[in-house]
Amino acid sequence: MMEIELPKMHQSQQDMDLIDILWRQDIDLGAGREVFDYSHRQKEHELQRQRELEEEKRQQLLREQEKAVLAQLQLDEETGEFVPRPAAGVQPQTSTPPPEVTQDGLFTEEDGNALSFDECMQLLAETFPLVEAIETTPPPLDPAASPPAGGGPAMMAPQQPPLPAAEKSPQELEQAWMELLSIPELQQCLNMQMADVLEPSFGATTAPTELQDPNYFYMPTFTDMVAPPADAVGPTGYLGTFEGTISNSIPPDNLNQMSLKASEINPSFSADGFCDMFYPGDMNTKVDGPAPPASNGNTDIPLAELQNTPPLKPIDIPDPTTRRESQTPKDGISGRRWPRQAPFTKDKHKKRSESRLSRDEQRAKALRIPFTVEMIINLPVDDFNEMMSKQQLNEAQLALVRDIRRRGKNKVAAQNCRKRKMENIVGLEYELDSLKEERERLLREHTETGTSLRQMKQQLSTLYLEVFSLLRDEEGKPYSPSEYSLQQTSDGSVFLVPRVKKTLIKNDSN
DNA sequence: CGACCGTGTCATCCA
DNA sequence: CATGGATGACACGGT
Repeated sequence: MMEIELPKMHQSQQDMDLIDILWRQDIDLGAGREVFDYSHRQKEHELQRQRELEEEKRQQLLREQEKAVLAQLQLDEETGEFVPRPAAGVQPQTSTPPPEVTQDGLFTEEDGNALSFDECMQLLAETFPLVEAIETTPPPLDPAASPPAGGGPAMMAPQQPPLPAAEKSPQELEQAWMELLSIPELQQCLNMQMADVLEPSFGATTAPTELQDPNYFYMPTFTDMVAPPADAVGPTGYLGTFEGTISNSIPPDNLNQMSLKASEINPSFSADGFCDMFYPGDMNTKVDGPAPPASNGNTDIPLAELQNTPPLKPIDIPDPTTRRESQTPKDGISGRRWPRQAPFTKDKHKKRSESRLSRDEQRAKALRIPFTVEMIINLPVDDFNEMMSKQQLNEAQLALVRDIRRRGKNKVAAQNCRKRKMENIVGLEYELDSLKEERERLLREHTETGTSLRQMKQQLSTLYLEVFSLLRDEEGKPYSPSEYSLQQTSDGSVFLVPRVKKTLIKNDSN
């Protein structure tokens, strides 16, 4: 929607300032932040101040929202707000307008020497010809790098720059969205809330044509905070519009430019203003209400984690790095039965495993479940029930909690099952080897025994002939081996038996 | 690009 | 009846 065909210009300091601003506005610009680094720090400071102002604004908005939500049932509340990611509900209003405000304000400040937006875009286009290639490149702007931005709850991702999120792998984001939206209750709530909770505040701002569409509402928040348009997956009925409007018609790079059209902006809005918009995390913190979760202070959180952070979450979820530890049996609450030790998992899959876990965390956050997934899964049933009884959860939340517990238990069971299966296989292989060795040994014995038997037979034959040759009849003549044979009875007595007789008997029997 | 593997999840059975 | 362990089957993503 924004034109980038402008006369070429030199990158003066002012130009760079504008670029810097634009960069913030257009999270999907694709340009590396370092490119404009000369003013990076300075801007950060500015943005910080504006963020505070924006916070107030958002808090008020949040209060209104929560009022509406409470009036409806918590169920609606959940969906409508978080939409896909943290602070979704409020995001739209704040994120959309700011860019323009800031833009206007800054341009004004820069006065005639300042580049117009189009000029900046042109400059950017020239600077970053390969937008598509950059598109997938992680934003250079490091959240941790920005001084004041950091410090917020790691899980909330307040200071998380939108750019990273926007450039998150489309597949990943889409999956996350699909999962989140796969929750029937959530889908329902999304549709409902979008209409009655978010719309009011949204209407207050003059948004782009697309933004005026209720279904389009989420776009800014969604994209700014979580994913590029292509990945956007809205609630049922919303998807189509969203995808059609954004995914299909608007390149990710230009996505943010749409927000620039938001006309109604607080005149006093400063650079920090839109910065906040792109740092939905702050909003999340507020959305969390009076008792925001304690932050672990870790600003160097994986993008995935940040994206997964829900708007409201009374109880902080352990950092990924500590999550595994927390999964091992603890006596934290009752000291009673706890799951067996974590099933064995190869390191190379650890990361993935954790990310999977965070999926349920995502869901839990989406529905504002006031417990950590770990608690839900690992608490003994009594403690679990007690915990549940202390919180007023709606049907959707209860269902989700049950599912999370079930899935968590089953996941462990499956892992143990597979571990046992592997152990069984190993055991059987070991047994097989033993049996093979036994077989070889028996074969050797059999061979040896056969050899021994043949030798004994040979010796017996020799001995027989020797004994037989020593026998003499009444006339002193030796017996013929063909006519007589020696036979031994059971009592050990040896008799000389005529073979002829034997033969005759045989013949008689025949 | 298909085979293979590890993992999560679901369905089901059972204690 | 609720809960949860065990396990086959399937889906999915990574290698």
